Amino acid sequence: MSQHPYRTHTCNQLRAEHVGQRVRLGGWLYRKRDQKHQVFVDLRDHHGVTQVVFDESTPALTERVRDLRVESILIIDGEVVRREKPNDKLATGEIELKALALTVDSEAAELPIQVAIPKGESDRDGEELRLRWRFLDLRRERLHRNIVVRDVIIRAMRDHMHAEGFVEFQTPILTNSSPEGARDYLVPSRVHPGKFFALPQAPQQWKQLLMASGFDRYFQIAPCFRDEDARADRAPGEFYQLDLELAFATQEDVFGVIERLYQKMPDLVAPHLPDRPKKRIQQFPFPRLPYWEVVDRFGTDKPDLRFGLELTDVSEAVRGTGFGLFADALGKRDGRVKALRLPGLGKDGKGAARRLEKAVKEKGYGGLPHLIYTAGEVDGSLKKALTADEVARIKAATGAEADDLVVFGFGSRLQAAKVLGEVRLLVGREQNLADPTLLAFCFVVDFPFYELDDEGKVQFSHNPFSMPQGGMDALNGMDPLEIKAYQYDICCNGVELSSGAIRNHRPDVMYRAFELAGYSKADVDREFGHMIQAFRYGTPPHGGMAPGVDRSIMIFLDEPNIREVVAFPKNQKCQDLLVNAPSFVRKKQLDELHIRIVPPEGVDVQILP
RNA sequence: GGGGCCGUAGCACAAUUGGUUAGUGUACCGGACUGUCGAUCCGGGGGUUGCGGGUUCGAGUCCCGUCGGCCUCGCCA
Repeated sequence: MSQHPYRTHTCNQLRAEHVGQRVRLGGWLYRKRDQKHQVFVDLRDHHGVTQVVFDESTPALTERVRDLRVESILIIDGEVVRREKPNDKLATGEIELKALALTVDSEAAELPIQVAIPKGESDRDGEELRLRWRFLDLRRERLHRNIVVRDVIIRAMRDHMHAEGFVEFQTPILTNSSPEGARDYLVPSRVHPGKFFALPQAPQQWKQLLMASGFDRYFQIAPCFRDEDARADRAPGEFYQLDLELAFATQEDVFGVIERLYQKMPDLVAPHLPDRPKKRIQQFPFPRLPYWEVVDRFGTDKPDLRFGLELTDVSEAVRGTGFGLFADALGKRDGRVKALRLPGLGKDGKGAARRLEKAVKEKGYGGLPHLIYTAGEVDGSLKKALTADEVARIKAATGAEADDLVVFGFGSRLQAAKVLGEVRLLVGREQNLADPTLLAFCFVVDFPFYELDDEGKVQFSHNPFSMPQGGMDALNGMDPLEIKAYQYDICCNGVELSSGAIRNHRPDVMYRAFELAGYSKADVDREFGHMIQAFRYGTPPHGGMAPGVDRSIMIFLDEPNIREVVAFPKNQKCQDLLVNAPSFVRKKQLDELHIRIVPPEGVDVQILP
């Protein structure tokens, strides 16, 4: 009988139907239960676990396996036998392998972190250790499965994009500095002393050039590099986007592609997560919500739509107030006073208000004035500042009842809402208002094209290369601050998955748009000349977006940290603790690159010989 | 760069809120056990409590500094 040198089956294949067969399994020694005369071994591979029994009929093997440490690689020949007492926790639990021959292919040293998690303990050791010994961490069930589901999701993205008529591209990694806002990673050129490549922050310019090149639908699982600090949902240094761009496309065309993709995901992912309830999409098609509507209602441009607690505008209820802070706010252009009613949170006096105020102050807000409605007198920090009429009108506007806490935000339309948006999220989290099995996607549309900067000057509010709604007529005829952009986000459960835009592909409109923001034609030509140049020779209208791949996977896997869905992530300081990167380099390497190191003061820099 | 939390055995955690020889689980080493299955039972080794100062009769515990990690804000399509 010819036999594969390492295995005839995986550790998740053998069933009752194989009983009596002689097979060979290869895998890791996962767990060992030693009973002296016989030793039970759980053999694990990528696919699953099979129990192997070493008994008195093969004393030498039993002796050998007893001495092995867990995580050693074993190649075991044996006979598939039916188990008297099946183990319904294992997919292979009907059978076991009676060992007849054993090869120890790779003996494991004592482990720095354990792969088999002790009963009752978490599989999340210290991050530093997990990253240093990532290949061990990746053997553990949850992380291993996350990486597999990552593949399921990425493959679904590729399949979907091809099915929708997209062509996959690769664009340069060694490229130039492009007009996104983040810090670039620079790569020195050996051949051109003093010159540098930049790693792409996104393939933005390339995909637009491909549109100009006549390709109809572009996509790429695109690596992006930005030298910015980490967040829980943002990897430092590098991450991936599902980058896509469509020619002759409207905003709705772009939305359709993404919405149909995400619609499929819960069904694709669920079979890999049998221990959890399947995710449900709250609303399909995804709601399209104008920017100012979500800011007004939820206090953020990335709303968590899984629960209510919406904000109320009480500007009219307090107009003419003698309370200085509110009066000042209302005196400004588009100034507002907004309220958030928190049912029942006034029951225990001022405790909740103080706690919430402390939390928003930690986020850098000035404070959180509040009222507590009771059966009798109103209480709270604004009790004396507001008149009885004002208090009554606020009650009517917010629908507040006895025991309710009402907190206030004031200032510009955005400022007034933002602080309450933070409170809304805090309370939503404390009270578990969001159903964790829901996926509440939405498109946020109609972002303002311009805004006022700190000095009161008109500035682009987001991407200067998006198309203003109304085009040239709007730029020439409207108050710039009223112009909306074909600029949009997709959000889910309070996380921004992507921005996107219908691009400005018309040089005349682009010059005018920049002119309103104070840039001359010469400025534009100098900074973005090659793009404008391309657009002068016939470029179709086009637009797209670029959902974060890692973030999308987090959402479907319910992982709170991006490192749980990336095989080899960097730590918060953008170091790779497994391969020790970044690292110092040899003098010869620096010489070849014509580079000299000038260390910051007090920092010890080494140059290797 | 700012703020918060944390740092005790290979790993995960405890230690009466300043008081005896720093414990428990797991891992490791040895022993017992013929159906275990996150095995069980018995025994053993393993610690400069991140590091450096300070307060105190006495510091894992309090104070200052420093290093490291995580979270968060700034930053960031």
